[in-house]
Amino acid sequence: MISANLQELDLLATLFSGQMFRWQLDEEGWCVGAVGEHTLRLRQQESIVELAGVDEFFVRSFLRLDDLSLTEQARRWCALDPLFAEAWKRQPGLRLLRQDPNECFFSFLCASVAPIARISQMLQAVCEEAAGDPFGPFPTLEQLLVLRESRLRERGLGFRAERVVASARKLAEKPDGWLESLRGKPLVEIEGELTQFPGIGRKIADCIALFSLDADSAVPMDTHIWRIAKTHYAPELRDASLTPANYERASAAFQRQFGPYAGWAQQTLFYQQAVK
DNA sequence: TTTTTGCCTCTGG
DNA sequence: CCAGAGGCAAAA
Repeated sequence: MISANLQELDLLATLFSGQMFRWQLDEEGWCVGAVGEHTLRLRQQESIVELAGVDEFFVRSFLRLDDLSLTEQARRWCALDPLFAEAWKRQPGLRLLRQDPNECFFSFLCASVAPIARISQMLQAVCEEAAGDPFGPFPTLEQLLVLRESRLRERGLGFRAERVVASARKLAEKPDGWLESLRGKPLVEIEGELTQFPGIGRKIADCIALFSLDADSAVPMDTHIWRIAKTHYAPELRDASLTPANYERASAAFQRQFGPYAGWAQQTLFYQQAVK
């Protein structure tokens, strides 16, 4: 087991904050889900995280507990930024995860213009079609290559079906472990690589970078964060629309305000708008 | 560079 | 009945 209070980690809020989409909560309070090849069972009670099915080292890495003291970082942000302070007061302990890049890639490829409930539904369909189990470990690239666009459309993927098939094919042309190898590289480089894939623009590239590749400064500019950015951090954009150039400006404004871990601050602000 | 439009499907006003 | 939902891409 792992020691973590609700300021440092709110497990439930973190797992269900729109970073991952296939976690299940059972009646005894256990969160059950897959990360890479592992199936995890996690439960937080009284500042203790219990775990089953996997070792502590793996869980600490997945929860990024040794990468950042969220409590200390949040204290600085609260002093600096009233909007963050209010969001933190309502929901502290929201961490970023270190996801399996392959699952994260396809999750956010499917996430285009869809609410969380629908994203979950689509990903369960993808997993069931490719590997037979909607909640099991995410299908390997080899398994994903068997998917047919027509079948995915029948399962409700809509226009995303073609993108999933095409991007899987393109990803298969890369050397083994290519996606993982982007971890730790400069954000602009990661964005440059990921936006080469069909269906992945800058917003989705930033989600993949932030949620699975340790790119802590990435600020995925969705409709909610865009509104917050122009209202609070880049007033000169008040009447602007979200063009690529303005995406960059808004993103930079967030990074100026919150620093190298701007993506973490973004997640707490996002949660208020979109999840809670 | 920016704006517009179509694309799947579901939900809330 | 329609606008909007954690966008992308092609066209103008």
